[in-house]
Amino acid sequence: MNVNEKLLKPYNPAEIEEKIYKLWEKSGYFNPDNLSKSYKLKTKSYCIVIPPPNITGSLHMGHALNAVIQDILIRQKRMQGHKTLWLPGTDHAGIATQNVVEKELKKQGLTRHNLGREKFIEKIWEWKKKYGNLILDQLKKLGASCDWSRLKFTMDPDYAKAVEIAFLHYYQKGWIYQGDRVVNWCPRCQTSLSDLELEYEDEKGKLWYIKYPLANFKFQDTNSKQIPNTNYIVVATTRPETMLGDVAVAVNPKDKRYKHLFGKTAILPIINREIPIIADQAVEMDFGTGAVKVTPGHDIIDAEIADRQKLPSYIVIDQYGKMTQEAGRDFEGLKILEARVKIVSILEKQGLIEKIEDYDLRIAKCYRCGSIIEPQKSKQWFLKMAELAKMAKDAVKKGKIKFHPKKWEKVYFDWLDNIKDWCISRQIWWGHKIPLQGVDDVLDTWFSSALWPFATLGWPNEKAKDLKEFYPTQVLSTARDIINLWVARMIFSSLEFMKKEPFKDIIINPTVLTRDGKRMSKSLGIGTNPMELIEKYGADAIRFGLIYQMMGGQDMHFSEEHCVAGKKFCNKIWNISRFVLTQIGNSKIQETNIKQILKSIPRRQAGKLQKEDKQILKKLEKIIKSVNKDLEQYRFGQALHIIYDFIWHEFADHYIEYSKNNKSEEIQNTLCFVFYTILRLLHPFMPFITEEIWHIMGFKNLLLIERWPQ
RNA sequence: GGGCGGCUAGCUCAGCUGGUCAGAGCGUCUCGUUUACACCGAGAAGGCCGAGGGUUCAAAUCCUUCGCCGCCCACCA
Repeated sequence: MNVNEKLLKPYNPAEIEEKIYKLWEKSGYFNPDNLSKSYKLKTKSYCIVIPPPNITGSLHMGHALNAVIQDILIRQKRMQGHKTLWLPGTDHAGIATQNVVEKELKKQGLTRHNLGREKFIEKIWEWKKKYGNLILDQLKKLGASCDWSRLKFTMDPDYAKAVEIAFLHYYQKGWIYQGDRVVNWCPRCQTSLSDLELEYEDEKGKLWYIKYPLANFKFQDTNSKQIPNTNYIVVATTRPETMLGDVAVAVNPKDKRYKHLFGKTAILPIINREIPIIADQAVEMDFGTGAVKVTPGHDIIDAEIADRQKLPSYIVIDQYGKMTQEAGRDFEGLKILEARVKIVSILEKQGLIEKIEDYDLRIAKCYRCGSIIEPQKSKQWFLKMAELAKMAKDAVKKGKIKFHPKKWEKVYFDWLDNIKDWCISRQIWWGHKIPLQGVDDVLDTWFSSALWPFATLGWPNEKAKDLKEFYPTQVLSTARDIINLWVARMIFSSLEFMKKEPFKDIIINPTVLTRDGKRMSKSLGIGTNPMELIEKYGADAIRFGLIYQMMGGQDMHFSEEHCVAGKKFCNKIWNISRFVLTQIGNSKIQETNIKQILKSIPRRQAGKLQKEDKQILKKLEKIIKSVNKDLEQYRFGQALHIIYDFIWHEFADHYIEYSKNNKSEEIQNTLCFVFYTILRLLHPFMPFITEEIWHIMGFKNLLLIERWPQ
């Protein structure tokens, strides 16, 4: 089949993309070690490690956007002659994965406890084997040019070793300690969570104003409604059931209203425990009555108050969200809400409810299962953050690491400035076991992903070839919601273990929302599935659609129209190639001839060129500069707009039209040269179609490794 | 309580440090089968650039106040 016949067939992404991807993989050039075989490499290598998707995930628009961004950079750098590595991998995603597999079990009427720890973990491995790489296959469909031979998983044996070494390093340094504290507890996942693993939701709740009688008031008649004003103190609470664990009533030291009560004693209703009325600065005078009940067993702030004031603490709610023995016989075994109803009704009967107000609550929920978090006192492992946070801050302050856009560094600093020690233990089964005797807990999944930029390259083996060659990496591209959860932790981990920043630039992607500005949610069926888009328009069109819209905002209202535009653009390019190659002449289009034509490419100074020829060449030069500049500054949308406008409106609408009426050898050669350059420029953005045309043109080498226009 | 975005044609958005900046894509309308492309070409309609005030010879573009919409952080129970 000759060139014209190939091009006469309409562009069929599905068929071509699969073929081209196989061609790339077969070439081996995704692996940087093979690049030197094709041409002389620049001395500077270039590396991006992919933010490892969870093995539970399937590709969503955010992943797709991020993958395309990274692929553009990688492809450009590869074409520029850098030894380029895009290292792929997946994250075991502790709680998320455990939950998914638990759900599977539930369908069979089983729980993880039926199986036992070992069997359960086996099940997860089976599950991982079956579904864990789904998302990677999806990335391939998008055209991601990752070096799959270097694929990493956060539970690989060597990675596990790295995690263990890292933990022990901190431990020996005295930075890891065990503490009995109130932590965020998920009663469904049965584990502690860090502050960053909570999500907040607004809910309508109530604020109960409860009278706590003063100690000198003899409370005898439960039906009495004659409690004089001066004989009680009113506290406001959103969670009456926790009062069973109260150990004090606190007011602000400056609060004149309560000055006469400092040091006095109140009687905790129902329990009839004597509790002190104390002064503590944590209490806001303006809220409620200015007096707050102190429940150190179930509230982080209250625990801090109790710490300061040397108060005891009672656990009245257990880890499953049920009332404990310490809550008293009448309540033991009740669920939280049952206990709440019962308590409120008793208090009402006793005339101890002053009033009930509507109140908008901000409820903390588990980011993996959505259950309401119960702050719960428990034994956990913590990592001291003071030093690490300081290192992490310095790296960005000194400009060694830059956020793009810069504004996101504020989110980073805000968190680090107010950081608390990191609760790194989790009471789940799927994860890295804490490497200490007699501890069943596993590590926070983010503890292991914090090591990602160097553990993937061979650390702790400091002589590992990849580590030497590719660390530090250049770019981290990710979403803003994990700036602290992940990015900050990678930075301090890298500084601690590698003594060097893990990357120079952090690209924070816009969040992909629906066209109406809603958050995409698979479970709610809101949003677009990138795989369906690929089927509909082809991967290049999706890549185009995403990048064309990425103009630098913090949100992107994704609209499919731009994928339509991308598809049309593919068609345009396809037809341009048909025209150009026809003009150049069938007979000339053979491997050797094309190269010769390119060698004899007219330069602007060549005397035979007409005004139009010079113009198009000049414009081409100009847009090459702009595109390079935009890519350097990670302005992907702008770069693509420039290429698009040039190809369509300058090259096709003007020059090609001109060439129809004016035929000459120079024009032919100019057409050829411009087209040759366009294909290279466009390749990182739309790799499949450009590679296919390249292939049709008869080049021996892949466009994948053709030199980038400078 | 603190912070960050957005508000420009019907829709999704460009317009950085002020003076062809009133634009693109999609949609709509008119015309066109000129052999690369109708997934196209030529052209048209459509916006007082969220509101007010200010700076300036000149503002969508700078300052300020306000209004919506969205997001993030925080120990107001």
